[in-house]
Parts: sequence; structure tokens; C-alpha cells
Amino acid sequence: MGRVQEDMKRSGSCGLPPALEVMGERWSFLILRAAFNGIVHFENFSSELGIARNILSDRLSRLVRHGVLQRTPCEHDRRKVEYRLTEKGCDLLPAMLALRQWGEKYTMRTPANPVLVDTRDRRPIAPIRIRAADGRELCWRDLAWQDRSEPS
Amino acid sequence: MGRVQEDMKRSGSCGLPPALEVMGERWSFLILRAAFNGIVHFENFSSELGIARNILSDRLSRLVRHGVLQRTPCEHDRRKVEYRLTEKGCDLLPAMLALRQWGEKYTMRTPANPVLVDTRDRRPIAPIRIRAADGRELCWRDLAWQDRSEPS
DNA sequence: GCGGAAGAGTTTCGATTCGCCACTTAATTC
DNA sequence: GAATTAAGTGGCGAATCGAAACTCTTCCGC
Repeated sequence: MGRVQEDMKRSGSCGLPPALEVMGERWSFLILRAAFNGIVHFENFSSELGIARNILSDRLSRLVRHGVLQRTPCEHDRRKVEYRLTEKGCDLLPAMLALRQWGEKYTMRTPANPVLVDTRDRRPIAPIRIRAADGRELCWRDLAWQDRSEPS
Repeated sequence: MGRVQEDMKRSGSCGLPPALEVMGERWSFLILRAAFNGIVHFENFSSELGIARNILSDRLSRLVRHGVLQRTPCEHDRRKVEYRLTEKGCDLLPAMLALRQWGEKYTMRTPANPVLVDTRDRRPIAPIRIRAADGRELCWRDLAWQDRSEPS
């Protein structure tokens, strides 16, 4: 067995390192949250997050480089620039909410407010869970690693 | 840290900043992944992740301090120490998997292998999604913020 | 018991990154 | 055309990271 295979065996071909390459830095998730909240301009990110301007500049261009945000100069006011979530960026919402819900559950004194609701029935969304292909909820004990080529 | 309080003032009481306070640093999620893979000893974390020993030491005690890992000296060999996931730590699994699945979807050349399966039917787990209270899958457009005291 | 080795850190120190503040540049408003 | 706004960039001291060497305790073989 070659070294590459051994490496794969040890930690598998895992999507976590590349994800952290993009989102693992200090402000990335907070910038993402702001973007989900409708912030699009540099100055608004800056004042909303209280982040240093040079760091913000670096993080925004990093997120753009990785395709999470799209940078478009504003039509009607060409001083302004819009940073908008791409589809790839929107797909980070489950990860962000899972992290947020964990933070709410464990490290907050008061219950969260305001709360995220479904627009159709105005009820709070469900906690994010791991599910089997058929929809059953799973916990850590129910999970196992399996090689793709292995027979079931 | 005072910054969290400031953040709360600005954008509501959100669980994300405290979650990032715990898990936002460079190696925290990778250490967590290793813990989920059954790693318990300092030396194994070190060789598995290729992280500098001083940083690993700092991250582990940070995770212990925040109640994600529990540190217990080994019974039968008192040179060794075990770092095990607490319930609070186990509850990070959905967030970690959501991030991992995102990384697999967008930033990996080859499909992931091995793959995480349900032990009961040996089928791969479902993608992690946001759901309404009644189980319907939701996307970003279906979500809204609502004050707790507000009438529905 | 004793020499050697393993496990879990700690120290040291150079390299990198962070973060505050001032500055620049271009577009817009008055 | 003067002042203001938006989006950055540059300088510089402080904090953090990272690799390697070192410490300290515990275990193993003899």
C-alpha cells in the first residue's frame, strides 16, 4: 500500500480541510452571517462586525476568490461595491445554522432572540440533525465509515 | 471577551459568536474530527494532524476549558491522558458534518471515500438540511427573523 | 534498582498574522 | 469646486503560530 493510500486510510479523503481552508479563519463565518442578513457593502460589514478594515478587505477577497461571495461594482453609484452570496455561499447556511444552534444551546445565558422562523407557518425552524437516507434521525453511535467499493 | 457583548448589541442575541469563541480557531475542528474518529491521546492527535505540540497543547486545554473535551489521566498507564468528547462535544457533530459535506460538494476533486453510513442499513447518510418544525426542507428564502414576543 | 524509552507537555525564538490608525483614490453631493 | 462618502492600502507594534529542543513523570526490560 502506497503512502497516499495510507494517508487516505488514516484520515480519509475528507472534505473538512478544504472547507476550513475557505471558512476556517477568524472572521469568515461572521462575514457570512452578515451577508445572510443582507449586508452587501464594505462599510456596512465594517461597522456591523467591528473588524479592522485591512482584515475585512483580505477576508472579503478571500471569500470572493473561493467563490463564496461575488463582487460586483454598483450600477447607480460606482463608488460602491456589492458583495453577494453565490450559490456555493448559500449552501453554507446549514453549517452556519448548526454552529449557531450549538452556540445557542450551550453558551448563551438567555434564549436567542430574534428567532429564525419558517415564513409559511411562522414557527421556529427545527434543530439541524443528522439523518439516514430514509429520514430517520441518527446520532454518532449509529454511524460508521465504509469504503465505497465495499459490498454492503 | 467584550466583543461578544458588543456583537449582541448590534445584531441581536446570536449563538454564532460564542460558538466561534470555542471552535473558531484554526485547528479546533480538525481536533474534533480526530476525536470523533476515536483518537484520545496527545501523541496520536499530534501525529494524526501534524500540528505543533505547543499549539495542540493550547487547543486541547481550550477545548477542555469550554467543556467540549474531557481530560482524564489513564488508569493503567499514568503517563497517558485521555481526551474524550463530552455530550457538548458530541453535539458538534451536525455542524462538523455540514461543513464537511459542503467541502466535499464544492472543493474536492474526487468523490469522498470512505463514506459515512448508517450502521443499520449501510446506506450513506443524507445531506444535512434545514427543516421546518414539521419536517419540510427549507432554503434561505423560506426563512425570516421573528421576535419571540411578537404574535404569529 | 537502573538505564532507557515513551507520553505529555513546556520553552525558546524566529516568522507570520492581527488590528488600530492614518492615508489614498475615485465617485458623488452640495 | 469643496466637502463627503465608499472602498480600499500602508505602516507598525502586539499577539499568535510553528518547529525543534528540552523537561518531567511514568513504565518496561533486565
